[in-house]
Parts: sequence; C-alpha cells; structure tokens
Amino acid sequence: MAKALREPKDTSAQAIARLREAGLRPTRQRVELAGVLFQSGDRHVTAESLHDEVAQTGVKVSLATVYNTLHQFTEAGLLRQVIVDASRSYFDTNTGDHQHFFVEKEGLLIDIPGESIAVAGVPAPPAGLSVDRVDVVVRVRRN
Amino acid sequence: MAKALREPKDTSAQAIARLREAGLRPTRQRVELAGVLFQSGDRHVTAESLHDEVAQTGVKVSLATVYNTLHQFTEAGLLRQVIVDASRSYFDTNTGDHQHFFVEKEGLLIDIPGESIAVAGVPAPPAGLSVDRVDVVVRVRRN
DNA sequence: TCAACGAATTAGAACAATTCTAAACTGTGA
DNA sequence: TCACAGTTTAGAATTGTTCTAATTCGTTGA
Repeated sequence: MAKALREPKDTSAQAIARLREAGLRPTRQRVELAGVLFQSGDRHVTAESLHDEVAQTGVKVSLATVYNTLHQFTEAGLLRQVIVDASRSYFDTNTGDHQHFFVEKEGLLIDIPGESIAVAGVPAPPAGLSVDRVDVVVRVRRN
Repeated sequence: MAKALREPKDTSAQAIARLREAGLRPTRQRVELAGVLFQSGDRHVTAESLHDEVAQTGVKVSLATVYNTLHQFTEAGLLRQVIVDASRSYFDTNTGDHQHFFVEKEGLLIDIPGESIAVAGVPAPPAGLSVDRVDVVVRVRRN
C-alpha cells in the first residue's frame, strides 16, 4: 500500500540516484526531466512534447536544455533514439531489445517486445562493415 | 551490341514513356530527373544529391522542383521514400520488396533483397490499426 | 559555511532541410 | 497557333535542431 503512493520526494530521490549512476550531475532541470520520463512506464517523447509536458508541471526548462538532456540521457544509455519520421526525433525510455509499431498520422509509437519478433536471413554486410543493430518499424494506419 | 550503346534520345524516350504511364506530364525537368534516376540500376538519392548531380549534366533544375518531383514520383509509385536518418530523406528507385543496410557515418544505403530477409512474429497491431508495411534497417558501421 | 571553479542552463541567433508563395513559363488539345 | 491548366522557379518562410556567449548553479576543499 505504501508503495502505491509515492511522494514527489521519492520520485526525485530515484531520479537523482539514476542520474548519479549515469555520471550526470543532478541539476534541477535534469532531475525534473528524469522524473517526468522515468516515473511512469515506457514512454516515447519528442523534444517538443517533453518540453511542453515539463512546462505544464510549472518547472521552467528551456528547449535547448531539453535537447541537451535528451542527448546526454541517450549517450548515458538511459534513452534510446528512434528514427521513424523524417521530420522529428523520438526518444524511448525503453532501452531494451524491442521494436515498434508506428502510426504515422498521429506520430504514435507502440512497443513490440523483442522476444516476440525475429528478423531472419540478414545477409552478412559487405566487407569492412559490421552490424550495429537491426531496427524494425511496422508502419500501421487507422482503418 | 546495339543494346549496349543507348543514345541519349533513347533514354529520354524511355523516361517520357515512364512519365506518361505514371500520368505525369513529361516536362523538360521531369524527363531529365527521370533519366538520371532510372537509367542506371537501383539508386538511392537525397534531394540535394540529385540536385547536384543534375546540375552537373548542365541542365538547370531548381531545388524546389527536385523536391516536388521526388514527391510526385513517390506518389506515382516510381520511387520509395526511405527513412533512416533524422536529418534527411532518401529516395530509392527500387520500389520492390526489399530492405536496407545503412552506414550512418557516410549516409550510404545498400539494398537487401526481400527474398533473403524475413521478419517473423510481428504481433497483430492494436485494434483499429492495420499494417501498412514492415521496414527493416540494418545499421552498420565501418570496422 | 563559503568561496571558487568548472559544469550546466539559457535566450536568442544560426542553421539545414524542406515547404510555401505568387509570378513567369510551358505542354497540350483544339 | 492560342489559350489555359499544369509546372517551374526564386526567394521567403517554416520547422526542427544546434550553436554561442553570457549567466547561473552544484560541488569540493578549506
């Protein structure tokens, strides 16, 4: 029961711990962004959407800082960048092995667990190249 | 033997036929772009790269027209847009079933034949959504 | 507790890719 | 050949993102 009702302080403490582990100084802005990003389950955000969301909590964080932070979190392995749209970048709090459905019209990403999906028959890359990772995007639309 | 040496006029004629079939008026610019795009085998271009390439043949086509044309060709099914990079769009003259290697550092795309690769275990999309297509990007890097 | 210093944040400018606008031009059918 | 809808174009505008230089903040050592 106690576990279900987390106090804000709890969330901050978790965020701070997470940042410290990642070697990032826990500034007010980073703690706030980490709180928003990681307190609920897996999330997909864009710089803009995260900026708006944080703004609504009353905390003031500049867009430049949102961009900086998203990149730092990504480098630190806390986020993963997802490329599905030519016009904007998405960031995913789920850094594990998984893929995505993408509803283009709505800019909506939905996770596909890594266990359920498999890519077979990827040829060896041309000489001198080695595989970094395999991304699958299942493009879907509303019917 | 005759087949190996195509005259420019031949290329144009092919391009014009292709445009007519697609329901596009064969203007000087479209014929030129179609010529560059379709006379050699499968190609991957960006708006910028195609614009540069055409410029070097001496024909003057504005960048706006290159963008317009790439989109029209895509709508007409002559090209396919490939989304692999957050900062620019690629267009592929191979519209058949296939996937890609992508060398991020160099912006280089390499086709993977559709027959060789298979994606298994894609779950049914959430209610109300249907699958449009499945894109696989094998991100590789120079070792 | 505080000073000091390097790290982080910020507003706004700058940038790159792409799209828009409205004016000039060009295929095409009659 | 004419007329008109469709096309092209230069340049402005837009959008997402990155950069810059000045300010502010977090941490460490005294």
